[in-house]
Amino acid sequence: MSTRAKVTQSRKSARAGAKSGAGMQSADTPAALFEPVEREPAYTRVSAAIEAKILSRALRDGDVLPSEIDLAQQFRVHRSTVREALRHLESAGLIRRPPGSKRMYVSRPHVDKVASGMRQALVMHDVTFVDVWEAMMVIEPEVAALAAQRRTQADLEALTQARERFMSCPEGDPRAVEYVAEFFELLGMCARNQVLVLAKHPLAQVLAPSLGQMIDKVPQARARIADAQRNIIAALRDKDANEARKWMAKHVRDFKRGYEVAGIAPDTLVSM
Amino acid sequence: MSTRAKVTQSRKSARAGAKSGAGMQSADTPAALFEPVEREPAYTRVSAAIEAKILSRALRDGDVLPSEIDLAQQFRVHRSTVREALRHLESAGLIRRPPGSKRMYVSRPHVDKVASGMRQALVMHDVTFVDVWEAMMVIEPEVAALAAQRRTQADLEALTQARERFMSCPEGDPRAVEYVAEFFELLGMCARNQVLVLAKHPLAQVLAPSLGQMIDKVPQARARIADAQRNIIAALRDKDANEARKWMAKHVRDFKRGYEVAGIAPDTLVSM
DNA sequence: TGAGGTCGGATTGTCCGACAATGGGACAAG
DNA sequence: CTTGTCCCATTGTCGGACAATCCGACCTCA
Repeated sequence: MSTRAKVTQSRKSARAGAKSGAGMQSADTPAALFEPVEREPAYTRVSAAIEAKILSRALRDGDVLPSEIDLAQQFRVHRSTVREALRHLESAGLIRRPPGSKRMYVSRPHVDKVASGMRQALVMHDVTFVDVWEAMMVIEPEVAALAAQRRTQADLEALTQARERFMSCPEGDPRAVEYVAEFFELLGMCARNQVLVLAKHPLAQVLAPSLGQMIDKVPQARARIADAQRNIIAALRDKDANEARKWMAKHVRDFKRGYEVAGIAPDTLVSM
Repeated sequence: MSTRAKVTQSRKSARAGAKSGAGMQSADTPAALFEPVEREPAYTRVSAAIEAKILSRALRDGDVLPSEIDLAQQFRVHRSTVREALRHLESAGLIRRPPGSKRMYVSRPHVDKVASGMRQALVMHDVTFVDVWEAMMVIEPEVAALAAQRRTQADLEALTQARERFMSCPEGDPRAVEYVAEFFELLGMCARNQVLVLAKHPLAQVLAPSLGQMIDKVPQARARIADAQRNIIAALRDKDANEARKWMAKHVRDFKRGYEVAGIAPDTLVSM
């Protein structure tokens, strides 16, 4: 009761300020004299507060979050309000619940989480195939070059296995695309740079569907991909950054060629 | 009433299946015979359903979302459940509410939204300054090269203005960093590639705070930045991609030099 | 001592119902 | 065409409730 009264009151006064401010603005200075009055809902503040504690490492990866009731009492809000805040953090990947568990744990956003956000953005921004391809042309060769310098023996083996899985894929098997993506993914790991991994992961993802079409329509595509992968692996083995860069560039360029051969317009929108 | 009974019932049966499944698994095949039973909460399904409609363009950018009550009735769930789903979509940037409006509108995720997700991820993944710098070394020169080919006259003017704002910044003014970031941002726009803009935007963001320190500690930093910007603008004016790439590479390399001179360790974690 | 069984408290997912504050439109008045 | 007024739909928040479930403690039996 007291909680409710307090909240209500504060909101009322904020609102009053907003009205007079807006009135004066339109009458006196149409440009910029007042900034819009801050009036963010409680669920936003709650999630911001928790987010701050997480990013400042007061709450660390793996810590359990207090129960919803605890949080509600601490913030003096209703449990529903806390839950809305938690949904926000959850979708940001800052908290997570291990499958079949009740408690929430603080977590570092997983690559997939970030990537899916970026993927949605790309789809919604009407990004075309060439746009993505261009970005790949920028990033992938350099990633390959870094990978050549930093790869471990285990990396080489993982790449080789991924390549073999790709090649042993029967014609028309949709998994072929996954394996191509996996190869890119592994190469990102080799580069030992989380930033680049995060940046490039969504690219392969949004390209995947149309890549599937392309592979099915262009007979020689599989052979060319396998060939490029072989050369890239060889360059990594020799720690030859230039060679790795060169072959990766060729590899990515081949994708565009494939699309042209398959008759897929370069300005095709990437879809869901 | 009927709604509640239905949900409860379905959850119960799912749970029973899970238990027997787990028992058989541990007795017969410890590896993989059953996958974990899907048991996602209603708020997840609701948000997934709406998200699908948005990404498939059944709901378009700018459309108003039905009211919470409408949605609750359509999905046959409680309004609170709908709200949790909406918080998810909101934090993904797929829906938004214009300031001082009640209705929710479908929107394309703004660059800042995606960037902040990525920024959080970088912070949580203990990314260091060199990691970010390395990524910039990969992306920025190529972006500059593309920009040189595609810039318009208006782009040149915007860049020039940004540079002037930076230079007219008095020593110790924290806005200097913003203007440097703005320059990068504008350059991204020149490249006319939304993917690259999305990928590179968070980099400048996470670098900003420490860049501020660096500029204040290294006296010649400002002059070097202004110089690089001048040369980059000149290269863009001449549509000289190679020159743009070269100067941008130098520009970014200078950042690292600045950090070294300022005595900032290259493996400093990027912070909040 | 360890593997399995039982039990109660703690917590989540979902719901119901309620109310103040506000946004947005319709409509009248100046 | 702007301003004032009225009304309704909608949102933000709340109190309270209940079933399902998790979790840990405790117990049993070899």
